[in-house]
Order: sequence, then C-alpha cells, then structure tokens
Amino acid sequence: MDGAPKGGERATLGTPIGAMLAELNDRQRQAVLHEGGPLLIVAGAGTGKTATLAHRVAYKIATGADPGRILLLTFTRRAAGEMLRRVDGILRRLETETRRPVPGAAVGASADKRLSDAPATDRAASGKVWGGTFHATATRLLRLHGRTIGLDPSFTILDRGDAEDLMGVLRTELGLSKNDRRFPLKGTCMDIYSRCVNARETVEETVENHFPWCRGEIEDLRRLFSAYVDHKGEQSVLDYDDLLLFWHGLLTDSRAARSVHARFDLVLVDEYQDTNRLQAEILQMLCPGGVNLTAVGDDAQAIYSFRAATVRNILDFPQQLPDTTVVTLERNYRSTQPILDATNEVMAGASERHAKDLWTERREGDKPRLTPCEDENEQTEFIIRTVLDHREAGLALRRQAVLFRASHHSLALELELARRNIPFRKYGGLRFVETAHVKDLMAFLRLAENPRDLMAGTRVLMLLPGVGPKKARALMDRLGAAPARFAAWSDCPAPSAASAEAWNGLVSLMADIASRDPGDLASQIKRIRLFYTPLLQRLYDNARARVMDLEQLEWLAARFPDRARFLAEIALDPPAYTEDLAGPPLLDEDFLILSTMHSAKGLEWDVVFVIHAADGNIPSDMATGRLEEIEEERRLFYVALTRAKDWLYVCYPVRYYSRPRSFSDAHGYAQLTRFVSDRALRLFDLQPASATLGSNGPSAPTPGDTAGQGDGVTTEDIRRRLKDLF
DNA sequence: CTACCGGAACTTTTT
DNA sequence: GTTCCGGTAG
Repeated sequence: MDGAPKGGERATLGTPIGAMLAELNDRQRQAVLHEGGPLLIVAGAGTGKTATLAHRVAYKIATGADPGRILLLTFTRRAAGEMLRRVDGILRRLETETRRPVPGAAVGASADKRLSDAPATDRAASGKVWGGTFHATATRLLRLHGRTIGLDPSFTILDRGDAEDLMGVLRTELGLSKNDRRFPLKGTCMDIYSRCVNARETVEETVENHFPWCRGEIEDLRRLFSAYVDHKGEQSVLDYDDLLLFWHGLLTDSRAARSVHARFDLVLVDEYQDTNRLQAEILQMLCPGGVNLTAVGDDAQAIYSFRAATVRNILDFPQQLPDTTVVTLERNYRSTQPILDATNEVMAGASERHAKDLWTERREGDKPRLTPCEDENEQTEFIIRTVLDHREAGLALRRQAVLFRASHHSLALELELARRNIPFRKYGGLRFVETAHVKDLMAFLRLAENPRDLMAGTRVLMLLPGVGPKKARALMDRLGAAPARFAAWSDCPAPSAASAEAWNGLVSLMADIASRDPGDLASQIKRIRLFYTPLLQRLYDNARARVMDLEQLEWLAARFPDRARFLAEIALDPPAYTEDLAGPPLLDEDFLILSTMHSAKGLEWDVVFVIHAADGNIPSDMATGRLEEIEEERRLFYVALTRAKDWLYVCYPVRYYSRPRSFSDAHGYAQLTRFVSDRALRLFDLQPASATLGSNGPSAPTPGDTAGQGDGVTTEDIRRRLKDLF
C-alpha cells in the first residue's frame, strides 16, 4: 500500500523532507501534501490522525509557511500541546538531517534559511503556531480585536459555575423561583440558554426538542435570558458561549474580519465531529469557501451532543464546501486485530453507521477480556491486581488507564489506590478550581481585574460575617456607580458590626491589588490568602487542607505572566483536581491514569480497563430517553474501547449494594452493557475476576511510587441578534 | 436583612 | 449525600 510519493510532488525521496513523507502511508501523505481548497480527513480511531496533522503542519513550515500564521484548533489544551510537541520533533529531525540547504527539497529560500540559519529557539513551532481550543483562541482574538466591535478587551470570563450562579440570581430577581409551578433550576436554564447560542436555535426549538418538560416556561425563559445577556454586558464579563459568539461577531464586522483574516494562512481543526453549529459558522467565515481549511474527525466518535455539537458538521462538510477533497484514513496503527474485531462489532450495532473498514497489520494479540465481578470491591481488587501484574511485566503505570462513564465511578478505586500508595492521576470530573475555597480566592483576583464583575464581588463580600445577598448587591452597585474604583468603598461604614475589622482589611486589600502596581501575581495571592484564611476558618471545616490548596495555587500562579492570563487560563482549561498542582513533576514520576470516557478522547494506552460497563452506567440511565442519546452512548463506549493498543479489559460488578437512586440498602443486580451484543461477546475472552484473584492470592502492598471604528457591528448588535432568538 | 433549620427534590459527560 | 426553597428567630 505504501509506495513512493506520487509524481508531481516537489519533495522527493532522498531528501530529509522526502524521508519524512516516506514515514506515512499513501492516504496520510495525500492529506499532508494537499494544497488549496478545503480538506476533510475522515480518520477512524487509531489511524494516525495526530501524526498526519502534525506532519501537515511541519511540512507546511518546512516548506516556507510562517508558523505564526497557522491556526490549529483542538479540543483541549493538552491536545494542542501534544500536537505541537510532535511538530517540533519532526522539524528538529529535519534540521539535524539537513547539514546544508537541501536543493531537492522544493521550496524557496525562506525554507532553506529556516532550516539552516535560524536559531533553535526561533524554530520551535510550538511557541508560534496559534494552537488551542476554540474558546482560548477566541479569548486571544477578542483581546486583540474586540475594540473594533466595542468590546472592552479587559473582560473577565465566567466559568460554568459563575454563569449558573448569575442565572440563579436573575431567576430569583425576576420572581421565577417562587412560583406555584416549578421553574427549571439554574443549571437547566443555563443548559437551555447555552444550546440556543451554540446550536443557533430559538428558545422554542431548543425547548421543544431537548427540554419538552419546560414547554410552559418559554416566556419566562425569554425574560430570564434577556436579563442574563444585559447583565453580562454591564459587567463586562463573557461566558463560554459569548467567547464563540463574539468571535463570530468579529467576523461579521468587515473591518474586524479583515484583521482576523489577515492573521492566518492556514487553519486546521481537530475533532471536527464534536464542533457545534456556531463553531462551524466561525470556520466558514474564517476560511471563505473553505480555502486553506483542514478539518479532521470521525463521525463514529461524536460524543458531545449534550454540548450542542452536531455530527452534521462533519457529514455535510463536503456538500457545504463543494471543492472539498475527502481523505479517509482506515489503516489502524494502534490496536491489535482481536481488539479491532471486538470494537468493530460494537460499532456494527449502531443504527446509523457510516461504514469505515478499519484494518491493521498487527494480527497477533490477546482477545479483549470481559470480566464480570462479584461486586465493586472485587472489581477494584481485580483492576489493581492486573495493573500491578502488567507493571511487573515492564509496563509503566502511565501506559495503563482505567476508563469510566461518570466521574464518581472511580471513587472506590481511588480510595483503594490511595490506601496502597499507588500513584494515580485523574482526568475529568470535579475540578480543583470548583472547590469553594479556590473559587473564593479566584473571586478576589477577578474582582481586582474587573470591579464590575458582580458574581466575583458578591462572592467576596458574602465572606464577611453579617453580609448576605442584599448588602453585597448594594456595595457592588456602589462600586459600579463610581467609575469602578475601590475608593468608593473606603467611605462606606462597615456593613455590619461583626465585620468591622474585616471590612477595613478588605477595602485596603482590594485597593492594593487593584492598584496600578499590585506586585507579581504570587504575592497578590499571598496577600489575599492572609486576609482570607481567618474567614475560611470560620466558614468551612477542613480549614488546614484548604489553606494548603491555596498555597499550591500560589505556587501554580508563579508560572503565569500576569493576572489576566492566569484567570483566563484557569477558566478555560482548569487543572485536574488530583495531581496537576502537586508541585513540579519529577522526570521518573509514574502514575496510573484514571479518566472519564469523555476526557480519554484522542488518547491511547497499552492497557485499557473499562469499568462499570453495566447497563445503566453505559448507557447511562440519564441518557436512555431517545434513540439518538443511546447511540451517542454507544459511540462513547466505542471511544473507550478503541483507546487500547495491546490489552483491553471490560469489567462490571454483577451486584450493586446501593444503586445510585437513594433508598440506601436497596441492592440490585446489574447486566452487562447492551453494547456488547451476543455477536460481540464471542470476540471477548469471558473470564470472571475470581479466575485471576483466586489463583494468585492477595497481592503484597506496593511501595508508593479603540472602540467602534468598524462598519457598525458592535457588541450591542451581537447581543440584539442573540436576543432575536429568544 | 442575615443566619439557620427542616423538608423536598435531584443525582452525567465539559469548553 | 447534595443543593434548593421556605419559614422563623435574632
């Protein structure tokens, strides 16, 4: 299948670039070398998608493209980092193989110069390529160009929790909470709102299709959403959806659009199957006609429709952009044939399927193993035992991963790993930054950065004894009236007798860290921490552990250039709760990976365990309403299974002592997930956990290892258009 | 207006 | 077990 590069290529074998291209198969090479019109790479699981994308970027740079004019949109910052690391690796290899300029290697003088003269640091693509999520990229662009559409570039970002809280405040303010009928909770309101924005649907459409039980509340939802939009505008805060919406807005303003277009020669989008309509529109405006646009994805791995992603984006791409070249990657480099056979069979059960024939040359390997366990304890025991066995055989912990549907599914396992001093790192689920004390501390910083940020301000003020929502709101109004100077607070009397001392401390603290010269970020956090610690002790138990978290936050902050960047990055890509903050990683550090199936997207491990693979968990009984939802759960299960390279274990406890739904000691019997059909079952090696645990005896404990100058589009226009949806 | 208590409803995945 | 809401005491 792999032959010499096709004719017409400017790079030839025998040159470093030719050698680089020879590492790829025909289809991959075609994708890397493609020029001009829109390119869609349909890449099945494990078909070298990341390698192809990285080679394409590296090839473009090596043949003269300016890395600073390439935009690489990925699903997470982690994915962007990984991709750029590989680009750097490829470029470095090209460089060392190129002692002198390569005559045959195509390209103009700039590439030769790049490969021979430029200093090494200058060549690191990762520092120059625009890489990151849609949201992070939107933030950067809006800071640079927001003024054109009348957006104050010093906006702060509301994370999901803050946005929900604001929605909650307005919900109460509009009198929607005390109603004879039950008005949807703030989280549900936020879900509805968010879907409207991201799917570009009206409230009616969204409620009808996705929240039919809220049909009676459409009028009130409209009022609520309108108020929500207004409040964000007044406070100069943007939520996640606004970041995309205003980026979209930038591109509808001809002047702003020109500046944004002028920045990029090449746009690449990873995980395209998980983009939503708003994102697709942004891309089409960014690359009119799809010229110089590369999208990569796999419809069989679409797992984010709950976030308004639509698989139609990838399926309709060739119709929407008629010049599209479609390259399909079907050769799997990741998994062994027995694993592929099983995963293909799971996917074969899908009601709507776009056929892809994944094949591999890795014929040999163990059948995936299906392990029913007596109960959760046995499952935990089986996982730990098998992980350690693999490690004995030479596989580091970090090459093994345990995957599950919901974050809390790993709780028992986490406890046991901790008890035995087996290091692990967990991705997905509750984050460090979502804990109350961390949010408190961040609120001080956010308030200093943007004194109009109501949610941040209220949060800070309510820490004081005797201050509740009303007094906090009054003080925030005062701050907003004075041109956002904390001096406005200094002539206020203490809001309550109990808070006299704390009030003075707060006023001077805020004046200090919001001043022109507040000192470096770590020292700001330190001052906040000193002020906040006594309040924390009054409000929460576990004060000692919480204060230590804050010290870690201080340490983490030292890596960020300034407060605004720190706040934005924490909001857009918060560190995982467990280990990201545990100090500088040691080179030989080894840890087992625990991850939600969602967070496992795009990654691979030698050994993969899928736990709690019982009906009710996967598919989650939260998602068994409509066929579409069940099919998405199937794809999610498929994503989990296809992460495995050599060994795949699927486990489920037969007996649950307490089913998720309360009524404490009600126990139940679980059944294997419906996604493993009878046909699929034959492709697994069925072996109860007792077969492993019985034979080896208990394992020994392991040692721990400028405003408004465009052609009239403003934030107001965008908000108005948005409101037309309501 | 805040602080606190009891009953009721809800409980996934994430930028 | 958690968060949310309404009632009541200070």
